[in-house]
Amino acid sequence: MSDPDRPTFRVIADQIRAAIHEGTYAKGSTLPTDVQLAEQYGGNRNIVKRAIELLTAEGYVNKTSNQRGSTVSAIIAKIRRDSTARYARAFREGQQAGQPARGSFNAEIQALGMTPESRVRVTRVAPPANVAKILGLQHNTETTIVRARQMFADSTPVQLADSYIPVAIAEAAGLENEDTGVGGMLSRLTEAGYAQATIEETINVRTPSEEEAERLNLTEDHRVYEIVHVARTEDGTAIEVALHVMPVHLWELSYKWEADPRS
Amino acid sequence: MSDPDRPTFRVIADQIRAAIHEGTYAKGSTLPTDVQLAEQYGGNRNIVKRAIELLTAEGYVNKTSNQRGSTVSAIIAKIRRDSTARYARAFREGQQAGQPARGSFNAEIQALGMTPESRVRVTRVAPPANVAKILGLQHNTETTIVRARQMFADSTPVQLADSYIPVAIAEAAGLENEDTGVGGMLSRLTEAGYAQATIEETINVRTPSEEEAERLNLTEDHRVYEIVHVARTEDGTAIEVALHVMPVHLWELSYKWEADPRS
DNA sequence: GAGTGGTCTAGACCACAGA
DNA sequence: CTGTGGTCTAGACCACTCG
Repeated sequence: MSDPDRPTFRVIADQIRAAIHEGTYAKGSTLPTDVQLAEQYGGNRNIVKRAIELLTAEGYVNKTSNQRGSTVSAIIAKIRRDSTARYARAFREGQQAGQPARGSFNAEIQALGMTPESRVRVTRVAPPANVAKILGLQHNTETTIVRARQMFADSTPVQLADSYIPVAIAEAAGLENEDTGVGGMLSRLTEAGYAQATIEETINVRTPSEEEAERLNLTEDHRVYEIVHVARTEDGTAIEVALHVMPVHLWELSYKWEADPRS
Repeated sequence: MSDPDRPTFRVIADQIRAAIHEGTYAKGSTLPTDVQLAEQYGGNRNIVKRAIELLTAEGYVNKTSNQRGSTVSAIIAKIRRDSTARYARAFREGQQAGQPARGSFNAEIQALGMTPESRVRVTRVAPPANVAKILGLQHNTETTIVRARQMFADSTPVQLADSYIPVAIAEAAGLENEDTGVGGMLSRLTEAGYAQATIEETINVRTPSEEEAERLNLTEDHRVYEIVHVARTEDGTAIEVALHVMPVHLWELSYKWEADPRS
Protein backbone atom coordinates (compact mmCIF):
# COMPACT_ATOMS: atom_id res chain seq x y z
CA MET A 1 0.00 0.00 0.00
CA SER A 2 0.97 3.65 -0.40
CA ASP A 3 4.47 4.40 -1.57
CA PRO A 4 6.73 1.44 -0.93
CA ASP A 5 9.96 3.47 -0.94
CA ARG A 6 8.73 6.33 1.17
CA PRO A 7 11.89 7.96 2.55
CA THR A 8 12.90 6.90 6.04
CA PHE A 9 12.77 10.39 7.53
CA ARG A 10 9.16 10.74 6.41
CA VAL A 11 8.27 7.35 7.80
CA ILE A 12 9.79 8.27 11.14
CA ALA A 13 7.96 11.59 11.09
CA ASP A 14 4.73 9.70 10.43
CA GLN A 15 5.39 7.39 13.37
CA ILE A 16 6.18 10.16 15.81
CA ARG A 17 3.20 12.20 14.57
CA ALA A 18 0.95 9.20 15.15
CA ALA A 19 2.46 8.68 18.60
CA ILE A 20 1.64 12.28 19.47
CA HIS A 21 -1.93 11.86 18.29
CA GLU A 22 -2.29 8.68 20.32
CA GLY A 23 -0.96 10.42 23.40
CA THR A 24 2.21 8.36 23.71
CA TYR A 25 3.96 11.69 23.89
CA ALA A 26 1.66 13.93 25.93
CA LYS A 27 1.14 17.45 24.70
CA GLY A 28 3.36 19.88 26.52
CA SER A 29 5.78 17.13 27.45
CA THR A 30 9.38 16.79 26.32
CA LEU A 31 10.34 14.47 23.49
CA PRO A 32 13.29 12.08 23.92
CA THR A 33 16.60 13.42 22.66
CA ASP A 34 17.77 12.91 19.09
CA VAL A 35 20.01 10.00 19.97
CA GLN A 36 17.32 8.25 21.98
CA LEU A 37 14.84 8.66 19.13
CA ALA A 38 17.49 7.45 16.69
CA GLU A 39 17.89 4.26 18.72
CA GLN A 40 14.14 3.70 18.81
CA TYR A 41 13.27 4.41 15.20
CA GLY A 42 16.08 4.62 12.70
CA GLY A 43 19.82 4.39 12.90
CA ASN A 44 21.09 7.86 12.17
CA ARG A 45 20.75 11.06 14.14
CA ASN A 46 20.56 13.21 11.00
CA ILE A 47 17.57 11.28 9.74
CA VAL A 48 15.73 11.71 13.05
CA LYS A 49 16.54 15.40 13.07
CA ARG A 50 15.05 15.78 9.63
CA ALA A 51 11.89 14.03 10.78
CA ILE A 52 11.60 16.37 13.73
CA GLU A 53 12.13 19.36 11.47
CA LEU A 54 9.08 18.26 9.50
CA LEU A 55 7.01 17.95 12.65
CA THR A 56 8.23 21.31 13.86
CA ALA A 57 7.20 23.02 10.64
CA GLU A 58 3.79 21.36 10.92
CA GLY A 59 3.36 22.69 14.44
CA TYR A 60 3.42 19.40 16.33
CA VAL A 61 6.68 20.16 18.08
CA ASN A 62 8.17 23.30 19.58
CA LYS A 63 11.85 23.96 19.86
CA THR A 64 12.51 26.18 22.83
CA SER A 65 15.99 27.42 21.94
CA ASN A 66 18.65 25.24 23.52
CA GLN A 67 16.43 22.92 25.48
CA ARG A 68 17.10 19.28 26.09
CA GLY A 69 14.73 17.52 23.74
CA SER A 70 12.03 19.32 21.83
CA THR A 71 8.66 19.75 23.47
CA VAL A 72 5.37 18.51 22.11
CA SER A 73 3.11 21.40 21.21
CA ALA A 74 0.58 22.24 23.90
CA ILE A 75 -2.08 23.30 21.42
CA ILE A 76 -3.46 20.71 19.06
CA ALA A 77 -6.92 22.06 18.34
CA LYS A 78 -7.34 24.94 15.97
CA ILE A 79 -8.55 28.28 17.14
CA ARG A 80 -11.47 29.37 15.01
CA ARG A 81 -11.55 32.95 13.79
CA ASP A 82 -15.07 33.60 12.59
CA SER A 83 -14.20 36.71 10.69
CA THR A 84 -17.65 37.98 9.85
CA ALA A 85 -19.17 37.24 13.27
CA ARG A 86 -16.35 38.81 15.23
CA TYR A 87 -17.27 42.29 14.06
CA ALA A 88 -20.89 42.01 15.13
CA ARG A 89 -21.47 44.07 18.23
CA ALA A 90 -22.85 41.33 20.49
CA PHE A 91 -19.85 39.09 19.95
CA ARG A 92 -17.36 41.87 20.60
CA GLU A 93 -18.96 42.75 23.88
CA GLY A 94 -19.05 39.12 24.98
CA GLN A 95 -22.60 39.21 26.17
CA GLN A 96 -23.19 35.51 26.69
CA ALA A 97 -24.19 34.76 30.26
CA GLY A 98 -21.25 34.29 32.57
CA GLN A 99 -18.73 35.05 29.84
CA PRO A 100 -16.62 38.01 30.79
CA ALA A 101 -14.98 38.10 27.36
CA ARG A 102 -14.14 41.55 26.14
CA GLY A 103 -13.19 41.77 22.52
CA SER A 104 -13.48 39.04 19.93
CA PHE A 105 -10.05 37.54 20.54
CA ASN A 106 -10.94 36.66 24.11
CA ALA A 107 -14.12 34.98 22.97
CA GLU A 108 -12.25 32.94 20.39
CA ILE A 109 -9.76 31.61 22.91
CA GLN A 110 -12.32 30.95 25.63
CA ALA A 111 -14.35 28.94 23.11
CA LEU A 112 -11.49 26.44 23.31
CA GLY A 113 -11.38 26.43 27.10
CA MET A 114 -8.08 28.28 27.17
CA THR A 115 -7.09 31.47 28.93
CA PRO A 116 -6.60 34.50 26.70
CA GLU A 117 -4.11 37.24 27.38
CA SER A 118 -3.08 40.19 25.32
CA ARG A 119 -0.53 42.94 25.56
CA VAL A 120 -1.07 46.26 23.87
CA ARG A 121 1.32 49.04 23.10
CA VAL A 122 0.04 52.23 21.59
CA THR A 123 2.52 54.46 19.80
CA ARG A 124 2.64 57.07 17.10
CA VAL A 125 4.50 55.82 14.03
CA ALA A 126 5.07 56.21 10.33
CA PRO A 127 2.93 53.49 8.74
CA PRO A 128 4.39 50.84 6.41
CA ALA A 129 4.11 51.74 2.74
CA ASN A 130 1.19 49.47 1.91
CA VAL A 131 -0.80 50.64 4.92
CA ALA A 132 -0.09 54.29 4.12
CA LYS A 133 -1.32 53.78 0.59
CA ILE A 134 -4.63 52.30 1.72
CA LEU A 135 -5.18 55.07 4.24
CA GLY A 136 -4.12 57.74 1.76
CA LEU A 137 -1.31 59.03 3.97
CA GLN A 138 2.39 59.80 3.78
CA HIS A 139 4.48 56.85 4.90
CA ASN A 140 7.55 58.81 5.89
CA THR A 141 6.07 60.77 8.74
CA GLU A 142 4.23 59.83 11.90
CA THR A 143 0.75 60.05 10.51
CA THR A 144 -0.76 57.09 12.33
CA ILE A 145 -1.37 55.65 15.74
CA VAL A 146 -0.55 51.96 15.94
CA ARG A 147 -2.11 49.67 18.50
CA ALA A 148 0.37 46.79 18.49
CA ARG A 149 -1.15 43.76 20.14
CA GLN A 150 0.51 40.47 21.01
CA MET A 151 -1.97 37.77 21.91
CA PHE A 152 -1.57 34.59 23.94
CA ALA A 153 -3.59 31.48 24.71
CA ASP A 154 -2.51 29.78 27.92
CA SER A 155 0.72 31.79 27.73
CA THR A 156 1.53 30.60 24.20
CA PRO A 157 1.83 33.45 21.69
CA VAL A 158 -0.76 32.90 18.95
CA GLN A 159 -1.19 36.16 17.10
CA LEU A 160 0.32 39.56 16.34
CA ALA A 161 -2.07 42.31 15.31
CA ASP A 162 -1.00 45.84 14.46
CA SER A 163 -3.86 48.22 14.00
CA TYR A 164 -3.13 51.49 12.18
CA ILE A 165 -5.42 54.50 12.54
CA PRO A 166 -4.82 58.00 11.18
CA VAL A 167 -3.78 60.34 13.98
CA ALA A 168 -6.68 62.72 13.44
CA ILE A 169 -9.25 59.96 13.78
CA ALA A 170 -7.51 58.30 16.73
CA GLU A 171 -7.49 61.55 18.67
CA ALA A 172 -11.14 62.19 18.02
CA ALA A 173 -12.02 58.70 19.24
CA GLY A 174 -9.72 58.79 22.27
CA LEU A 175 -7.70 55.80 21.13
CA GLU A 176 -4.37 56.83 22.53
CA ASN A 177 -5.10 54.95 25.73
CA GLU A 178 -4.26 51.29 25.93
CA ASP A 179 -7.64 50.33 27.36
CA THR A 180 -10.41 51.01 24.90
CA GLY A 181 -13.35 50.03 27.13
CA VAL A 182 -16.34 47.79 26.52
CA GLY A 183 -16.76 46.83 22.88
CA GLY A 184 -13.19 47.84 22.10
CA MET A 185 -11.79 50.22 19.59
CA LEU A 186 -14.61 49.77 17.09
CA SER A 187 -17.23 50.95 19.55
CA ARG A 188 -15.13 54.06 20.27
CA LEU A 189 -14.77 54.79 16.57
CA THR A 190 -18.51 54.47 16.07
CA GLU A 191 -19.18 56.87 18.92
CA ALA A 192 -16.80 59.39 17.37
CA GLY A 193 -18.71 59.33 14.11
CA TYR A 194 -16.47 56.90 12.26
CA ALA A 195 -18.80 53.93 12.02
CA GLN A 196 -17.35 51.23 9.82
CA ALA A 197 -19.63 50.22 7.00
CA THR A 198 -17.61 47.74 4.96
CA ILE A 199 -14.74 45.43 5.78
CA GLU A 200 -12.29 43.78 3.43
CA GLU A 201 -9.76 41.13 4.38
CA THR A 202 -6.98 39.86 2.15
CA ILE A 203 -5.25 36.63 3.13
CA ASN A 204 -1.80 35.44 2.19
CA VAL A 205 0.40 32.69 3.58
CA ARG A 206 4.15 33.21 3.84
CA THR A 207 7.17 32.45 5.99
CA PRO A 208 7.50 34.64 9.08
CA SER A 209 10.08 37.40 9.23
CA GLU A 210 12.87 36.94 11.76
CA GLU A 211 11.14 39.29 14.16
CA GLU A 212 7.77 37.59 13.78
CA ALA A 213 9.40 34.19 14.22
CA GLU A 214 10.90 35.30 17.49
CA ARG A 215 7.76 36.95 18.84
CA LEU A 216 5.55 33.98 17.92
CA ASN A 217 8.13 31.37 18.92
CA LEU A 218 8.41 29.98 15.39
CA THR A 219 11.17 28.89 13.04
CA GLU A 220 11.58 30.08 9.48
CA ASP A 221 10.13 26.78 8.31
CA HIS A 222 6.72 27.61 9.70
CA ARG A 223 4.02 29.38 7.74
CA VAL A 224 1.86 32.27 8.89
CA TYR A 225 -1.35 33.81 7.68
CA GLU A 226 -0.98 37.49 6.92
CA ILE A 227 -4.38 39.11 6.98
CA VAL A 228 -4.71 42.70 5.81
CA HIS A 229 -7.92 43.98 7.33
CA VAL A 230 -9.37 47.24 6.02
CA ALA A 231 -12.37 49.00 7.55
CA ARG A 232 -14.14 51.74 5.63
CA THR A 233 -16.94 54.16 6.39
CA GLU A 234 -20.09 54.46 4.31
CA ASP A 235 -18.41 56.85 1.87
CA GLY A 236 -15.51 54.48 1.26
CA THR A 237 -12.72 56.18 3.20
CA ALA A 238 -10.45 53.78 5.03
CA ILE A 239 -10.36 54.46 8.76
CA GLU A 240 -8.38 51.48 10.00
CA VAL A 241 -5.92 48.98 8.59
CA ALA A 242 -4.99 46.02 10.76
CA LEU A 243 -2.21 43.56 9.96
CA HIS A 244 -2.78 40.19 11.57
CA VAL A 245 -0.01 37.60 11.63
CA MET A 246 -0.82 34.15 12.97
CA PRO A 247 0.69 30.65 12.60
CA VAL A 248 -1.33 28.59 10.14
CA HIS A 249 -1.23 25.50 12.33
CA LEU A 250 -3.04 27.28 15.15
CA TRP A 251 -5.88 28.92 13.29
CA GLU A 252 -8.83 28.14 11.12
CA LEU A 253 -10.55 31.02 9.35
CA SER A 254 -14.24 31.26 8.62
CA TYR A 255 -16.30 33.67 6.54
CA LYS A 256 -20.05 33.76 6.08
CA TRP A 257 -22.05 36.03 3.82
CA GLU A 258 -25.21 36.36 1.82
CA ALA A 259 -25.07 35.32 -1.80
CA ASP A 260 -25.84 37.89 -4.44
CA PRO A 261 -26.95 40.58 -1.99
CA ARG A 262 -27.91 42.98 -4.78
CA SER A 263 -28.76 42.32 -8.43
CA MET B 1 22.95 43.63 10.63
CA SER B 2 20.54 40.69 10.77
CA ASP B 3 21.80 37.43 12.22
CA PRO B 4 25.55 37.13 11.89
CA ASP B 5 25.59 33.31 12.07
CA ARG B 6 22.70 32.70 9.75
CA PRO B 7 23.14 29.11 8.54
CA THR B 8 24.81 28.70 5.18
CA PHE B 9 21.93 26.86 3.56
CA ARG B 10 19.60 29.75 4.38
CA VAL B 11 22.09 32.28 3.06
CA ILE B 12 22.39 30.36 -0.20
CA ALA B 13 18.60 30.09 -0.41
CA ASP B 14 18.40 33.87 0.07
CA GLN B 15 20.91 34.43 -2.71
CA ILE B 16 19.19 32.16 -5.19
CA ARG B 17 15.80 33.63 -4.25
CA ALA B 18 17.14 37.12 -4.88
CA ALA B 19 18.64 35.98 -8.19
CA ILE B 20 15.23 34.67 -9.25
CA HIS B 21 13.59 37.95 -8.33
CA GLU B 22 16.21 39.89 -10.26
CA GLY B 23 15.70 37.72 -13.30
CA THR B 24 19.16 36.16 -13.28
CA TYR B 25 17.31 32.88 -13.46
CA ALA B 26 14.35 33.50 -15.76
CA LYS B 27 11.01 32.07 -14.73
CA GLY B 28 10.30 28.83 -16.45
CA SER B 29 14.00 28.25 -17.10
CA THR B 30 16.13 25.47 -15.68
CA LEU B 31 18.40 26.04 -12.70
CA PRO B 32 22.01 24.83 -12.83
CA THR B 33 22.58 21.36 -11.40
CA ASP B 34 23.37 20.81 -7.74
CA VAL B 35 27.08 20.47 -8.33
CA GLN B 36 27.24 23.59 -10.45
CA LEU B 37 25.37 25.57 -7.82
CA ALA B 38 27.63 24.11 -5.14
CA GLU B 39 30.66 25.41 -7.00
CA GLN B 40 29.11 28.86 -7.36
CA TYR B 41 27.78 29.35 -3.85
CA GLY B 42 28.97 26.96 -1.15
CA GLY B 43 31.18 23.95 -1.10
CA ASN B 44 28.90 21.04 -0.39
CA ARG B 45 26.18 19.50 -2.49
CA ASN B 46 24.04 18.64 0.54
CA ILE B 47 23.94 22.23 1.65
CA VAL B 48 22.83 23.42 -1.78
CA LYS B 49 20.19 20.75 -1.90
CA ARG B 50 18.81 21.95 1.41
CA ALA B 51 18.66 25.50 0.09
CA ILE B 52 16.77 24.34 -2.96
CA GLU B 53 14.37 22.38 -0.77
CA LEU B 54 13.49 25.62 0.99
CA LEU B 55 12.87 27.39 -2.30
CA THR B 56 10.80 24.49 -3.53
CA ALA B 57 8.58 24.56 -0.48
CA GLU B 58 8.14 28.31 -0.94
CA GLY B 59 7.06 27.80 -4.54
CA TYR B 60 10.00 29.46 -6.29
CA VAL B 61 11.25 26.24 -7.80
CA ASN B 62 9.53 23.23 -9.31
CA LYS B 63 10.97 19.77 -9.37
CA THR B 64 9.72 17.87 -12.36
CA SER B 65 10.52 14.32 -11.23
CA ASN B 66 13.89 13.20 -12.52
CA GLN B 67 14.76 16.24 -14.58
CA ARG B 68 18.22 17.63 -14.98
CA GLY B 69 18.22 20.66 -12.76
CA SER B 70 15.12 22.04 -11.11
CA THR B 71 13.06 24.57 -13.02
CA VAL B 72 12.24 28.07 -11.85
CA SER B 73 8.54 28.43 -11.25
CA ALA B 74 6.66 29.97 -14.15
CA ILE B 75 4.14 31.73 -11.91
CA ILE B 76 5.40 34.40 -9.58
CA ALA B 77 2.35 36.60 -9.16
CA LYS B 78 -0.47 35.47 -6.94
CA ILE B 79 -3.85 34.62 -8.33
CA ARG B 80 -6.48 36.58 -6.48
CA ARG B 81 -9.62 34.75 -5.40
CA ASP B 82 -12.16 37.40 -4.51
CA SER B 83 -14.45 35.04 -2.68
CA THR B 84 -17.44 37.28 -2.16
CA ALA B 85 -17.38 38.82 -5.64
CA ARG B 86 -17.00 35.51 -7.46
CA TYR B 87 -20.50 34.43 -6.52
CA ALA B 88 -22.17 37.55 -7.85
CA ARG B 89 -23.94 36.78 -11.08
CA ALA B 90 -22.26 39.37 -13.29
CA PHE B 91 -18.79 38.11 -12.44
CA ARG B 92 -19.71 34.48 -13.00
CA GLU B 93 -21.07 35.17 -16.44
CA GLY B 94 -18.00 37.19 -17.39
CA GLN B 95 -19.94 40.07 -18.83
CA GLN B 96 -17.13 42.57 -19.26
CA ALA B 97 -16.77 43.67 -22.85
CA GLY B 98 -14.62 41.34 -24.91
CA GLN B 99 -14.10 38.94 -22.04
CA PRO B 100 -15.31 35.52 -22.96
CA ALA B 101 -14.74 34.22 -19.44
CA ARG B 102 -17.27 31.69 -18.28
CA GLY B 103 -17.21 30.96 -14.59
CA SER B 104 -15.30 32.79 -11.94
CA PHE B 105 -12.15 30.72 -12.21
CA ASN B 106 -11.61 31.78 -15.79
CA ALA B 107 -12.02 35.41 -14.84
CA GLU B 108 -9.49 35.06 -12.04
CA ILE B 109 -6.84 33.59 -14.30
CA GLN B 110 -7.46 35.99 -17.17
CA ALA B 111 -7.05 38.88 -14.74
CA LEU B 112 -3.40 37.83 -14.62
CA GLY B 113 -3.04 37.59 -18.37
CA MET B 114 -2.83 33.82 -18.28
CA THR B 115 -4.82 31.19 -20.09
CA PRO B 116 -7.26 29.21 -17.96
CA GLU B 117 -8.17 25.61 -18.57
CA SER B 118 -10.23 23.23 -16.56
CA ARG B 119 -11.15 19.60 -16.73
CA VAL B 120 -14.34 18.31 -15.22
CA ARG B 121 -15.42 14.81 -14.39
CA VAL B 122 -18.92 14.23 -13.12
CA THR B 123 -19.57 11.01 -11.23
CA ARG B 124 -21.90 9.61 -8.64
CA VAL B 125 -20.07 8.84 -5.39
CA ALA B 126 -20.38 8.30 -1.67
CA PRO B 127 -19.39 11.65 -0.14
CA PRO B 128 -16.56 11.97 2.41
CA ALA B 129 -17.75 11.86 6.01
CA ASN B 130 -17.48 15.58 6.71
CA VAL B 131 -19.31 16.47 3.51
CA ALA B 132 -22.05 13.93 4.21
CA LYS B 133 -22.55 15.39 7.64
CA ILE B 134 -23.02 18.92 6.32
CA LEU B 135 -25.44 17.76 3.64
CA GLY B 136 -27.29 15.53 6.08
CA LEU B 137 -26.70 12.38 4.05
CA GLN B 138 -25.35 8.86 4.48
CA HIS B 139 -21.68 8.68 3.65
CA ASN B 140 -21.58 5.00 2.83
CA THR B 141 -23.81 5.06 -0.21
CA GLU B 142 -23.75 6.97 -3.47
CA THR B 143 -25.93 9.84 -2.35
CA THR B 144 -24.11 12.64 -4.15
CA ILE B 145 -22.97 13.79 -7.53
CA VAL B 146 -19.43 15.11 -7.50
CA ARG B 147 -18.16 17.56 -10.09
CA ALA B 148 -14.41 17.03 -9.76
CA ARG B 149 -12.56 19.88 -11.38
CA GLN B 150 -8.85 20.25 -11.99
CA MET B 151 -7.87 23.75 -12.98
CA PHE B 152 -4.84 25.07 -14.83
CA ALA B 153 -3.25 28.41 -15.62
CA ASP B 154 -1.00 28.31 -18.67
CA SER B 155 -0.99 24.51 -18.31
CA THR B 156 0.20 24.63 -14.69
CA PRO B 157 -2.22 22.93 -12.29
CA VAL B 158 -3.35 25.51 -9.74
CA GLN B 159 -6.47 24.17 -8.05
CA LEU B 160 -8.55 21.09 -7.33
CA ALA B 161 -12.22 21.65 -6.59
CA ASP B 162 -14.67 18.87 -5.82
CA SER B 163 -18.24 19.99 -5.66
CA TYR B 164 -20.73 17.67 -3.97
CA ILE B 165 -24.46 17.94 -4.61
CA PRO B 166 -27.17 15.59 -3.36
CA VAL B 167 -28.35 13.33 -6.16
CA ALA B 168 -31.95 14.51 -5.95
CA ILE B 169 -30.99 18.14 -6.38
CA ALA B 170 -28.44 17.45 -9.11
CA GLU B 171 -30.99 15.58 -11.17
CA ALA B 172 -33.56 18.33 -10.84
CA ALA B 173 -31.02 20.91 -11.97
CA GLY B 174 -29.61 18.81 -14.83
CA LEU B 175 -26.12 18.80 -13.41
CA GLU B 176 -25.08 15.38 -14.59
CA ASN B 177 -23.65 16.91 -17.75
CA GLU B 178 -20.11 18.17 -17.73
CA ASP B 179 -21.01 21.47 -19.38
CA THR B 180 -23.27 23.50 -17.17
CA GLY B 181 -23.86 26.39 -19.57
CA VAL B 182 -23.67 30.14 -19.10
CA GLY B 183 -23.39 31.17 -15.46
CA GLY B 184 -22.34 27.68 -14.45
CA MET B 185 -23.77 25.31 -11.92
CA LEU B 186 -25.11 28.01 -9.64
CA SER B 187 -27.33 29.47 -12.34
CA ARG B 188 -28.76 25.99 -13.04
CA LEU B 189 -29.45 25.43 -9.35
CA THR B 190 -31.24 28.76 -9.11
CA GLU B 191 -33.40 27.91 -12.12
CA ALA B 192 -34.34 24.60 -10.49
CA GLY B 193 -35.57 26.39 -7.39
CA TYR B 194 -32.46 25.89 -5.27
CA ALA B 195 -31.26 29.46 -5.08
CA GLN B 196 -28.36 29.81 -2.66
CA ALA B 197 -28.96 32.40 0.01
CA THR B 198 -25.95 32.15 2.30
CA ILE B 199 -22.41 30.96 1.81
CA GLU B 200 -19.87 29.91 4.41
CA GLU B 201 -16.22 29.19 3.77
CA THR B 202 -13.82 27.64 6.26
CA ILE B 203 -10.11 27.91 5.53
CA ASN B 204 -7.31 25.70 6.78
CA VAL B 205 -3.72 25.29 5.68
CA ARG B 206 -2.11 21.86 5.67
CA THR B 207 0.32 19.64 3.78
CA PRO B 208 -1.11 18.05 0.65
CA SER B 209 -2.01 14.39 0.58
CA GLU B 210 0.07 12.19 -1.70
CA GLU B 211 -2.65 12.26 -4.32
CA GLU B 212 -3.08 16.03 -4.13
CA ALA B 213 0.68 16.49 -4.31
CA GLU B 214 0.81 14.50 -7.49
CA ARG B 215 -2.16 16.17 -9.14
CA LEU B 216 -0.94 19.68 -8.28
CA ASN B 217 2.71 18.90 -8.97
CA LEU B 218 3.76 19.57 -5.38
CA THR B 219 5.99 17.94 -2.81
CA GLU B 220 4.96 17.08 0.74
CA ASP B 221 6.86 20.15 1.93
CA HIS B 222 4.41 22.50 0.25
CA ARG B 223 1.32 23.89 1.93
CA VAL B 224 -2.18 24.07 0.51
CA TYR B 225 -5.30 25.98 1.41
CA GLU B 226 -8.23 23.70 2.06
CA ILE B 227 -11.43 25.67 1.67
CA VAL B 228 -14.71 24.04 2.66
CA HIS B 229 -17.39 25.97 0.84
CA VAL B 230 -21.01 25.47 1.90
CA ALA B 231 -23.97 26.96 0.08
CA ARG B 232 -27.39 27.03 1.73
CA THR B 233 -30.86 28.00 0.65
CA GLU B 234 -32.97 30.57 2.45
CA ASP B 235 -34.26 27.98 4.94
CA GLY B 236 -30.75 26.86 5.86
CA THR B 237 -30.52 23.52 4.07
CA ALA B 238 -27.14 22.86 2.52
CA ILE B 239 -27.38 22.25 -1.21
CA GLU B 240 -23.72 22.17 -2.16
CA VAL B 241 -20.40 21.52 -0.46
CA ALA B 242 -17.25 22.26 -2.43
CA LEU B 243 -13.75 21.30 -1.32
CA HIS B 244 -11.12 23.55 -2.82
CA VAL B 245 -7.45 22.64 -2.57
CA MET B 246 -4.90 25.13 -3.82
CA PRO B 247 -1.19 25.78 -3.20
CA VAL B 248 -0.73 28.70 -0.82
CA HIS B 249 2.10 30.20 -2.88
CA LEU B 250 -0.17 30.62 -5.89
CA TRP B 251 -3.22 32.19 -4.31
CA GLU B 252 -4.33 35.19 -2.35
CA LEU B 253 -7.81 35.14 -0.83
CA SER B 254 -10.05 38.13 -0.38
CA TYR B 255 -13.35 38.64 1.42
CA LYS B 256 -15.48 41.75 1.58
CA TRP B 257 -18.66 42.29 3.59
CA GLU B 258 -20.81 44.82 5.32
CA ALA B 259 -20.14 45.41 8.99
CA ASP B 260 -22.92 44.73 11.46
CA PRO B 261 -25.55 44.03 8.80
CA ARG B 262 -28.31 43.64 11.40
CA SER B 263 -28.57 44.96 14.95
C1' DG C 1 27.41 4.74 -19.79
C1' DA C 2 27.70 9.18 -17.50
C1' DG C 3 25.39 12.58 -15.00
C1' DT C 4 21.86 13.79 -11.83
C1' DG C 5 18.75 14.15 -8.03
C1' DG C 6 17.19 11.73 -3.69
C1' DT C 7 18.60 9.55 0.15
C1' DC C 8 21.45 7.86 3.81
C1' DT C 9 25.75 7.29 6.80
C1' DA C 10 29.56 8.45 9.79
C1' DG C 11 31.80 11.65 11.75
C1' DA C 12 33.15 16.33 12.93
C1' DC C 13 32.80 21.13 15.19
C1' DC C 14 30.46 24.65 17.84
C1' DA C 15 27.57 27.09 21.36
C1' DC C 16 25.12 26.41 25.06
C1' DA C 17 22.59 24.55 29.21
C1' DG C 18 22.30 21.63 33.10
C1' DA C 19 24.47 18.64 36.66
C1' DC D 1 32.40 19.01 32.18
C1' DT D 2 29.13 16.31 29.56
C1' DG D 3 25.26 16.00 26.66
C1' DT D 4 22.54 18.16 23.36
C1' DG D 5 20.86 20.37 19.32
C1' DG D 6 22.34 22.83 14.99
C1' DT D 7 25.22 22.71 11.38
C1' DC D 8 28.44 21.08 8.00
C1' DT D 9 31.46 17.71 5.31
C1' DA D 10 32.76 13.76 2.57
C1' DG D 11 31.42 10.06 0.65
C1' DA D 12 28.34 6.34 -0.60
C1' DC D 13 24.33 3.92 -3.07
C1' DC D 14 20.34 3.84 -6.01
C1' DA D 15 17.01 4.82 -9.76
C1' DC D 16 16.42 7.20 -13.43
C1' DT D 17 17.21 9.91 -17.81
C1' DC D 18 19.66 11.62 -21.45
C1' DG D 19 22.87 11.20 -24.99
